[in-house]
Amino acid sequence: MGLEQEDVEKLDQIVRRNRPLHRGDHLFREGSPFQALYIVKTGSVKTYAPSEEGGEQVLGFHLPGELIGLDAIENERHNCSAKVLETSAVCEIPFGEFEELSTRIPSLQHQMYRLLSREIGHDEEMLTLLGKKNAEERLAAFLLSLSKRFKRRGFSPSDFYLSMSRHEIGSYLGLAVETVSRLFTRFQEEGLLKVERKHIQLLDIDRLRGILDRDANRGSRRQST
Amino acid sequence: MGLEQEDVEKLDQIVRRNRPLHRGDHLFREGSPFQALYIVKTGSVKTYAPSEEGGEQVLGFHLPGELIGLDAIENERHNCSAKVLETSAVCEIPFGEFEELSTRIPSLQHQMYRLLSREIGHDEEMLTLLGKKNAEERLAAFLLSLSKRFKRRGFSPSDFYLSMSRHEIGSYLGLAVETVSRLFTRFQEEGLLKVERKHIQLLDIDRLRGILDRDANRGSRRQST
DNA sequence: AGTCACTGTTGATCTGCATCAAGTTCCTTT
DNA sequence: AAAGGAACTTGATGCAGATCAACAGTGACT
Repeated sequence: MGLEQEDVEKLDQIVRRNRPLHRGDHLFREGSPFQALYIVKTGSVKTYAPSEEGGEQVLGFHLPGELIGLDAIENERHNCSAKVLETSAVCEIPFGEFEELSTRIPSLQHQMYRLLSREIGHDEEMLTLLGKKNAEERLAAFLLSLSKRFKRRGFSPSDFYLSMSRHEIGSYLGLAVETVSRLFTRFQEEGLLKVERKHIQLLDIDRLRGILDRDANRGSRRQST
Repeated sequence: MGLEQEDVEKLDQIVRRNRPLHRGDHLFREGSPFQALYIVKTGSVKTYAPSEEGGEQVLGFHLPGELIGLDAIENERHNCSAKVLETSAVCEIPFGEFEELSTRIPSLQHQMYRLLSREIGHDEEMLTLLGKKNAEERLAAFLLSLSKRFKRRGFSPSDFYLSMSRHEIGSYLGLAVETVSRLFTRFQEEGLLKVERKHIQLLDIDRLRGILDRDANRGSRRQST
């Protein structure tokens, strides 16, 4: 990421590699004190905001290479919970040590600014998704996002397993479980993908993208400046 | 914010105070190169993601003391546009200089991490708002947020002017203009507030809060783990 | 003072998705 | 292998809020 070899080593020294976590384990819970950032090495993690009696809003799904816990820096408490979706390896970066290191390595500080900024940008994209897009567009965007992220990490961008439930997808996208289920069925009927429970094969990524573009136009007759 | 006097002065030296901006002026536009962060001194600014033919998703309203442009650090381009809603004074902080300064002042770096983190936390709250709350709750949350922010800056928390249009509020909250308008009328009928065009008086803040809490429960029968 | 354009309000109607209901399949436990 | 319960699917129905339509208030520019 633009760091010198020796800097990488210093960073490497403060990273803690824990033993693997299992489905259902928590990295942290809402309200617990903030001590470290986490990086997913393998597997996947969801973050979510629990509400009083058991309800939850899923805030994100985190795949290998992605950082978790950035929203806790501000008030030194976690604002959301993080739960492991499948057997996963997760590294821990004690934030105090990291911060101290980043004062001494400007490029590390720079990367950290960028990472935080990227997270903000991503959240803003989600705001547009939830504010303006219909169900179909939301699911298409979700699948394309997964596809892109798998691809970046060297996995197949068109053939993968979902580690999250339909319910969790629905919560993330602001949709009911039933709607998600029906959309998968419909997308399959239309030849966009093949779905068998958790196993997804994207058959026509271009047409999936088309769903997004098409409706980006549709939605803009109202809501204009 | 926990900075030493001399550090404040150093920061002060790189801040640029521009002449006042007027309604409709842009601080920056989507796609333009990122050069500085902006702080609202007086007035208000909206950030929004323009879509092809004139549509837009309002991403935020920024009041005095609030920072704008954090989402542009990552790829050194702005991902959204920022437009002034009323005559406003806005300071500019050239990011290159700021970043350099923050490598030399650890507490400044710390504050910057916190600010970025706070923004992420705020966006995540908005995700929950858009994902799970109904129209009534959204508007209540919006008004309470404004109230809190005015209060913090020493303005009245219960009597203020909206610098944004109903349309912009609707876009921000993922609602149609008409819905926003009807809700204002309803809230007024219920004695929650008094509204006369842009002038708002909150008459029963506790009951407004109640709207949020009440429905936090209501919404959680579904969407449970 | 009159015209125009914009912003906001209100009423009527429509619709996408939530909700309710009833299976079916899969997975875990014993 | 049986039983119980998640997770998922599919169909029927309902409703919150979008959309359509009409109009009123406001302010800017002649």
